[in-house]
Amino acid sequence: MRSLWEEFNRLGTEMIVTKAGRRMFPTFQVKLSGLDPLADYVLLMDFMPLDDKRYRYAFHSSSWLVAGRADPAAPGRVHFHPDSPAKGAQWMRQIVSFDKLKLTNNLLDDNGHIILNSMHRYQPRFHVVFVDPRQDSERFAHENFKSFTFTETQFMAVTAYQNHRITQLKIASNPFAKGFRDCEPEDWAAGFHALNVYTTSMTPALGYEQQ
Amino acid sequence: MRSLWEEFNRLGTEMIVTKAGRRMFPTFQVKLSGLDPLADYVLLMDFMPLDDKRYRYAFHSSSWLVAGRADPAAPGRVHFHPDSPAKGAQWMRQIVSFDKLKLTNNLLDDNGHIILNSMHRYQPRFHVVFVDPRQDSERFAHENFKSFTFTETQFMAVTAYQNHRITQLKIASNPFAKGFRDCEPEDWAAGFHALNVYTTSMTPALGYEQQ
DNA sequence: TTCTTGTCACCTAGGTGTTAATAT
DNA sequence: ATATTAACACCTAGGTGACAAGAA
Repeated sequence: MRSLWEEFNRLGTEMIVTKAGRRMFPTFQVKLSGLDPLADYVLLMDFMPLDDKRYRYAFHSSSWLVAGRADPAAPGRVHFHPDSPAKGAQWMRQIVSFDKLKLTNNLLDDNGHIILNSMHRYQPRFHVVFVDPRQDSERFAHENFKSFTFTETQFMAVTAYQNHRITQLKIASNPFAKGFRDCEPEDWAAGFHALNVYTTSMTPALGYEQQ
Repeated sequence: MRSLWEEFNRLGTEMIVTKAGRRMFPTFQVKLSGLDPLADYVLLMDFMPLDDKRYRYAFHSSSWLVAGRADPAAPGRVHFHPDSPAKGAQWMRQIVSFDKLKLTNNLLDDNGHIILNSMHRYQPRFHVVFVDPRQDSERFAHENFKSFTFTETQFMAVTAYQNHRITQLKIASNPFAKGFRDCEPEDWAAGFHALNVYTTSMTPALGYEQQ
């Protein structure tokens, strides 16, 4: 999924947040190696604010502008991969997909979804926690995990898509949005690659205003 | 689900087996209590032949007849509940449903489904296995599990339904078969109860010929 | 003007018995 | 005559962005 994430990131990824909770697209997924096949691990994700700002989208210039200081941060939740805990061998067997993770803007959410502020930027983080079988495992807690950040997965939380190109790329690449496609769905790989080439030449327009 | 199982059992439950694997309906589900909330348990099911016979269905008399000795038994597989292993607290939190379990008649199945012989009778069994944390846990394996058999869940494996009343009860009670219902789906509980009363008076016709 | 919410048609994904054709 | 198989229409269940209405 890396190339798709990069494709979105070049345009400025947006993720919908809803009251009921919305999945991310692309889905965050990882391939693991180097784990102890016989040891237990817990896999989880959380989301860090990328800055202390609130944004707004200027339609006339098709760009994001700073709209002030960040709103109060919601209680920082984490999402445990539902297969946790599991053996290293199990995690390494195939790609691990966080497709059950949902984003919400409902501060009172009681479905365990990740709570984010709309119009704020976030960086997903991935954590692998070794389940230490030792008696005094707490003493080693600080060395029993590893965290990973993939900058191409950062995004703007929104309640509705702002950048039209993001909407089009979601429609083109998310199977559940197939109903909104114009052209032929057949041999979509070619279309994806074409988009790739097209957008890399558009990068100058994509920076976030930093003050 | 017990009353639904009993309803089917009074008619002579049939379960479809297919090459690709078919779920059971009703689904086998249990409510657990008395587990150690902090201990790990594995939950699983297997299927015992109820006798050494092969059956055939006589449509003219609407009854099952013995058609000879049982065919060679397939390799006895087990189905681990996909949430296994998990803490007792987790298992007791809510009803445990074996809705991922599938039955197949394909002797070469490599999807991990339960392999059964069509036209043979089976008794599902449910097992709770305590995951013993002790070093020499093998020595206690014989006392670290408990098995449960619910006779109302026994059934005949079939590739197509034989008893018309079974077909009708499946259609009436399985949400996925709603497309085949004739009457009003509204307030279905009343219909279910009516069927209940109706069929209990029919029991004389339902015995399996024992030789 | 900008942002949020709820409803909707349109999808994916997969669980039903039916049916017709075939096998035994 | 009885048993099996594959294709099928019709469901459940739930993930999409569009859209209109409402809120800030």
